[in-house]
Amino acid sequence: MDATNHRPRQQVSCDACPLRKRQEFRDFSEDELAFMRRFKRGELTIDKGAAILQEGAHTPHLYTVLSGWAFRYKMMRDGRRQIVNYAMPGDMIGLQGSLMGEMQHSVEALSPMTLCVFERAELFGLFTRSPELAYDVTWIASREECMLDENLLTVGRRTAQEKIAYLVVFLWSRSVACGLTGRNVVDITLTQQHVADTLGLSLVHTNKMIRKLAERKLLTWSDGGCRILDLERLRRLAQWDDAIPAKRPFL
Amino acid sequence: MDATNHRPRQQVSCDACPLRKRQEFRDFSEDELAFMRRFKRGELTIDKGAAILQEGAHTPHLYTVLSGWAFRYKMMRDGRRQIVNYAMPGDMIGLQGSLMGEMQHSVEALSPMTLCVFERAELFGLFTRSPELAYDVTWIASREECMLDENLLTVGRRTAQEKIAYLVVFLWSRSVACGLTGRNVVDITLTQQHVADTLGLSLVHTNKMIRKLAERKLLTWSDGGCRILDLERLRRLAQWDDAIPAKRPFL
DNA sequence: CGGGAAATTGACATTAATCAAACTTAGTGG
DNA sequence: CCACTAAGTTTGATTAATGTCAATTTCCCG
Repeated sequence: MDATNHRPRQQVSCDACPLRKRQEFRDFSEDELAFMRRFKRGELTIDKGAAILQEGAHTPHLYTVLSGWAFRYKMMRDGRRQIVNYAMPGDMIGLQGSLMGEMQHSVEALSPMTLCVFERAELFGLFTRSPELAYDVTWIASREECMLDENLLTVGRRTAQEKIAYLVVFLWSRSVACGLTGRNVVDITLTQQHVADTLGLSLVHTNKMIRKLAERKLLTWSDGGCRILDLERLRRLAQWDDAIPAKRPFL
Repeated sequence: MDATNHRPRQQVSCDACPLRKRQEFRDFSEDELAFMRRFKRGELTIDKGAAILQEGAHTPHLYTVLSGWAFRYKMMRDGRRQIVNYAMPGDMIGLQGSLMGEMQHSVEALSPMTLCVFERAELFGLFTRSPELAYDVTWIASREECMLDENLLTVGRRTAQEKIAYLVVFLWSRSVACGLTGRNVVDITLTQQHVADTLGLSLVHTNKMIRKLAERKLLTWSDGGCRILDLERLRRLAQWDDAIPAKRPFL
């Protein structure tokens, strides 16, 4: 698709970054672009279901999602799993590990993905050479924190049905925020087990509550995913407060 | 206590910062110290129970806790409350608001506090002038994220008794990590309502489970706070995985 | 000593978890 | 094209965990 053919697995240059084009993301100055070109180590293609990072590991890398979806989770020794958040285009993966040493959570792909790869060791260099980009990294970390706060409110205080409503609106809203179509469809292939593990519910109960929301004509579950029937009522049910900024930085 | 007497409410200079002396926190270079002296706007004294920040507000300030404790929480319209984390000496308050514009959570003091005050508008200046300090800010944000992940696991997947055990060990561990005595005492005056709102439990059930842990001789609840009787068993019950770094940056 | 906040308790209601099974779907190999 | 399988979904029955309600008690604090 690009001009340069003969190289195997040719990666997109930062100049042609598919994310930058999207109106949801901010533009880069020429300097920033130049820096990113050097900072970028390569691209990684991941299969659906593959493990991207493992709790306890020390990776030398740091990623930004170029396409696809993943989920971030923690496990207890006896197998209980808690999904803490999802990663979508424009999100960073592994920042925590870069800063704190060891990964405290695992990440797994929910779809085929392509990631932009950076060198963890060079992160400090980014702070040295581009305060703007450093500020963006912090902004991104701060946004993550914001989402986690809300997830915590959901898991701790919403009822099962509200939880599901919240999650659906959350995922839809985020997919819109990174420029994906999402006209009332949450195009993520999610298992009800994923929903359960995100919301702190059992699989069976999750299924029953999804069924109830379907009866109420708020959504449909089909093809291993969720279709929104009545966004407005879902929002109200979840007491959704929109708080998503317009233009956002990335990487 | 300081040499300079006649000024009302004389604040401590960064050179004599009470946190810096503690071995738990990292040292500053002379440059960093110089920068902080200029960055610091003043000190704020807060009463127990006072609101430090309100959800939805736009404050021009950013804080670091010098002494005392606070909790960070979100509320739903119908009054349900979720405490998402606690702030202790060395923690920043309001970073999220600084980066994202509007506060997405509120903060309330659990004890008398003194805060170090910075100008939100100058945060970017910090990134420009000191990459090291900027990196520290990001590190701190990242650590917060790490705690939130674990809290999410707790609220979502631990049972009521495990939750309480977790919270007690968590608070104790954090109080140790910022250099407070905490020899088996969690010196935070917490209400059982706070515990309930942190863990996503009802007040009544929280009380009953605390009682049960007391019967099992794991802890005592007295004087509006918690005393640890058997740290090791609490850890095991909570499946606590220690993951707290030794030397940490602040502010 | 009085009053209010916090803690505690018992009875009861409800939500959600667990267990066990059946069903559906998509993919696979014959 | 048809078993056959595996993963995911759905259901009903039952149990366990947690929430709600309504007092009551304890403990501070002025």
